[in-house]
Amino acid sequence: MTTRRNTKQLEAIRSVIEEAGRPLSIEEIHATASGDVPSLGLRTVYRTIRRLQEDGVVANVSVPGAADRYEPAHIASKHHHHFHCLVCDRFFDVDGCPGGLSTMLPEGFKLESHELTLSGRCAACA
Amino acid sequence: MTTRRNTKQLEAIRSVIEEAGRPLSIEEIHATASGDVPSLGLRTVYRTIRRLQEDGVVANVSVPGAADRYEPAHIASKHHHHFHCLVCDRFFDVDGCPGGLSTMLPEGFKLESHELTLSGRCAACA
DNA sequence: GCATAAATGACAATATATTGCCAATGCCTA
DNA sequence: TAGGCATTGGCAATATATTGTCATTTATGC
Repeated sequence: MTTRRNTKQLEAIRSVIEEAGRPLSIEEIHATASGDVPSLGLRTVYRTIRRLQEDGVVANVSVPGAADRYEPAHIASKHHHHFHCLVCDRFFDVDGCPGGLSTMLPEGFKLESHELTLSGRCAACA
Repeated sequence: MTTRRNTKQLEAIRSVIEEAGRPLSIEEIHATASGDVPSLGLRTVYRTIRRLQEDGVVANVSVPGAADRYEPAHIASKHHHHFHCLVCDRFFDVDGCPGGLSTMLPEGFKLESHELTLSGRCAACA
């Protein structure tokens, strides 16, 4: 059986995602976690993110016109949406959701999920 | 001054986008327009799409988790959203729009635009 | 502490999408 | 109709993101 070891790299990456309060890109994770572990390689970030996804700890967020972001699974499991700041290029979580979306669909279409991305300027950039 | 020539490749690509009734990927455009112009090269599709965008004839659509799609500019200028069929991987236009989105934003955030992608099964795949 | 195997990180390699290049083609004007 | 030049399309080259490899490091059970 395979054992999962608790390295400082894993912990740095996990805590960066956990404490960000917003979905992060691979590069953001790498840059931020490098503060804790300066030697951190990008290769390790990719590998660790995948493991955290497999372990159900982290979930990926697909957004339009940008690379995937990653957020804690317990955040992802609570239905929410995202805001994309066009100035600083960061993504933020947004609570709430417009309902009644299935009425927008043509006859015969079956709605399974939806993704809403708001864009503009975040508070810091406005 | 540069003159714009009216080739059968340009016309095939333009009409495919115009008549599709839904946003198409580069590959879809290439595959469909090849019906009119069998020799059509992918290189020409990329070049022609860019020209059509520069000429304001075609607009691109960014969607989450998939390559950009292209639709007629006169369609894009009418606010609408998209449906992604998870079975056949096609995108469709959807009329209507949930309003009041700015109330979802935290204090200080400025909303400029939004993009909604519904996912599920299209009528043909349901 | 020690042995062992998981994890790391540097680098090369790959995958994929898009573009540069250029000889050949063919649209358009005079 | 002929010539000029925009356009085409094949292929190489590039850009970018991600993964394979592997020697080295290091966490963990005994």
